[in-house]
Amino acid sequence: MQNKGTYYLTTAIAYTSGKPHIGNSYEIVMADAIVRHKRLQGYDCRFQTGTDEHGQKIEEKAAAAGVTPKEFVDNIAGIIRGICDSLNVSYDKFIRTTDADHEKQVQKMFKKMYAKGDIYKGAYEGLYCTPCESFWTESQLVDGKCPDCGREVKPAKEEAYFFKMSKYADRLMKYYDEHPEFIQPVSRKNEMVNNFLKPGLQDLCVSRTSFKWGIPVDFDDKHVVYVWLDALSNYITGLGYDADGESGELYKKYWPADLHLIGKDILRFHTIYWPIFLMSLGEPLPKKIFGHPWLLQGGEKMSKSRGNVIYADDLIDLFGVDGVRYYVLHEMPYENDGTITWELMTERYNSDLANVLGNLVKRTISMTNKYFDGVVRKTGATADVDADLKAVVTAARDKVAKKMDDLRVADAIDEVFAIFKRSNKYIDETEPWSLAKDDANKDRLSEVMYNLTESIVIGANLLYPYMPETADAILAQLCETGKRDYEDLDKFGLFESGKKVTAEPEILFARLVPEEIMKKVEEIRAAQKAEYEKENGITAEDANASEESDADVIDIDPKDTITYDDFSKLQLQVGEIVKCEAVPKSKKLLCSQVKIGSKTRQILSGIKASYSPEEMVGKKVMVLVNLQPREIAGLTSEGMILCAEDAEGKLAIMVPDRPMPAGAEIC
RNA sequence: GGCGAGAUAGCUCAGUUGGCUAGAGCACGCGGUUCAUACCCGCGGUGUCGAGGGUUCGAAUCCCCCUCUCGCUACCA
Repeated sequence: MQNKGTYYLTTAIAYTSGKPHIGNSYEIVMADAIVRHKRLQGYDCRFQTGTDEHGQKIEEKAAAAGVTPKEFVDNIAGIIRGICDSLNVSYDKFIRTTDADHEKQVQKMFKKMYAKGDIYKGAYEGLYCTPCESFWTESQLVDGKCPDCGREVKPAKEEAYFFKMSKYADRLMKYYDEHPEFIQPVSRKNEMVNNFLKPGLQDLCVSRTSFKWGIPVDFDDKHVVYVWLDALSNYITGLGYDADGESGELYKKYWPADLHLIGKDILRFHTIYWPIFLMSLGEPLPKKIFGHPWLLQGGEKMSKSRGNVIYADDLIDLFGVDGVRYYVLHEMPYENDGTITWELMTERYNSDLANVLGNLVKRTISMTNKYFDGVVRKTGATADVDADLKAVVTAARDKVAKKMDDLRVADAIDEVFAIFKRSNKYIDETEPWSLAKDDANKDRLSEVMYNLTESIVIGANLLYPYMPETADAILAQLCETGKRDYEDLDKFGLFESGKKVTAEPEILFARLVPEEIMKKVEEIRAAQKAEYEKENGITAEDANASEESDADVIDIDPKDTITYDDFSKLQLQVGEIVKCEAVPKSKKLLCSQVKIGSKTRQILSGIKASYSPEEMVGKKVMVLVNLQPREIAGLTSEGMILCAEDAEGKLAIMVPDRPMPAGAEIC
């Protein structure tokens, strides 16, 4: 097989803040299917995945768990790598951002960008708006004043490094125009252009001093490198890139990447910041970035405390590696989000894998054994019906390739299954059991069995990128040694005549009884819940109580302790909403007139999604009165109406438990 | 608010440059078959193609307007 060139594919690196669920693991399976397909086609492939291990969140989680950040990420990175392995993912390199060579290169890259003048120290130009508690750069100011509130700004107290994004905006725009394939799906390109490039790129803060768990800026070690600059660099550091021009062979061979496969939520970082960082380094840009949709759990909100998070390892226990691979690849459309539930998974498994594929292989081998003692022989006794079967089978390879080139993995797998579906139909058309009744039909019967066997062999070869173990298992049962050359997969009739298939075919996918699966799912849920409760020190009693009140817990990051004096600075009072209307220009804002004591003041709140103006009127609410007034959407807001927020962003206004007059102090 | 996408069978979606009785898969119902994992094959939908208007011999497909959903983004004191 000829070498068609190189192909470098990466996934996003997984953030090591916790064990990923199947929705996070989906991407790696898709990447694996793509790269295995490319390898079949004869490309010299490099496939990299890994873990993103720095940042404040991890520092905090480690502290909460009472371990060092390194101990924490070592554990999670091991779990993530284990998931990749158990999903049979054929990565060539598993990079960790805590790898010494990665860290060293990121430091060198930062220094190089700094030396070039693309990164500058913000403290010197940096300006701080005290009321807004916001840090601005000169370029962000409006008429030399805070762009938020229009007040004077003072020289910054905290220094930080900034990257001059705007310097490269035109070049990036040009790259988009010259490479229409760069961002996939294309609808995402418009979002990037309209929301970021056209309004003008803001300088990006690329260092932090508020936490320590990161790569230090080596010439100013109060700072750590911004996690995205750190994380994105993995795509080149993993190939042995060197900022001083001493890059290794792998880098020369494989960069630029052919495809960065990532989730749609992080497209901004990959299509704007990453290309600009590369331009700054003087390196070529990746060829294509695909922001895939998400695989979501249908129905209720996912939460470990409810025990309903679906993890790859649990799925594998019930459905096998290839069952899981098949499902996630097949149920994920190109542009819209897909769904996974235990019920849907079971349904797909039964109808596609057990019925269509598994049963086809079994019945074919059984008949071969029954009628010919396992020997598959081509006799040349063809009939008209054979033509269509052969046409479908030989056309499949290129149809699959076309879909894969467009990254339509779900459609590609369907094209493979078209072979198996057509084969089942062929059995019905030819009725081997009828042919077997008369010895005169022996040659014809043999030819039919040969055609079926050959069809399955080709199908199994094409199935390989998606379900490698199954492909091997099918070929082993048909005693086809080794995989067929990809170049020959559009040719019918290469199965060696006279070979013998296995005498005892195994069931590839046993049909599952939904009730039994759901029983096991209950056990998984119970175990997950128990683990959650153990981890969080919750007793069974607490858990029951919380279940009865149907209350999920929410943990938020702890803030610093304040004194009573701090608290008493807050003026909190009961306010009565006397009038409320939606702010026409805004999607989220309501403008309320709130009576507090004898005075009425205007307060804007971002609660439109949870409350209508009508239902607000008459409510007694909790108001933070002595908050600095602020202009929002052209209106002045004098205070804040206090709300509670749940994990889904739903708001609940805080109201007094019994009647209280407007103006009553809250203390 | 800005920009963009979409609204087609119970569910998930196809419908290319406007053209014959609007399709596929799943689910459901009926029939056939028995090699096989109660499997496979065949048959079955009168769907206001979101509402209204327009262009045309003819529109799910083009234009206008309306309603709703979704994505990104801004705002959310």
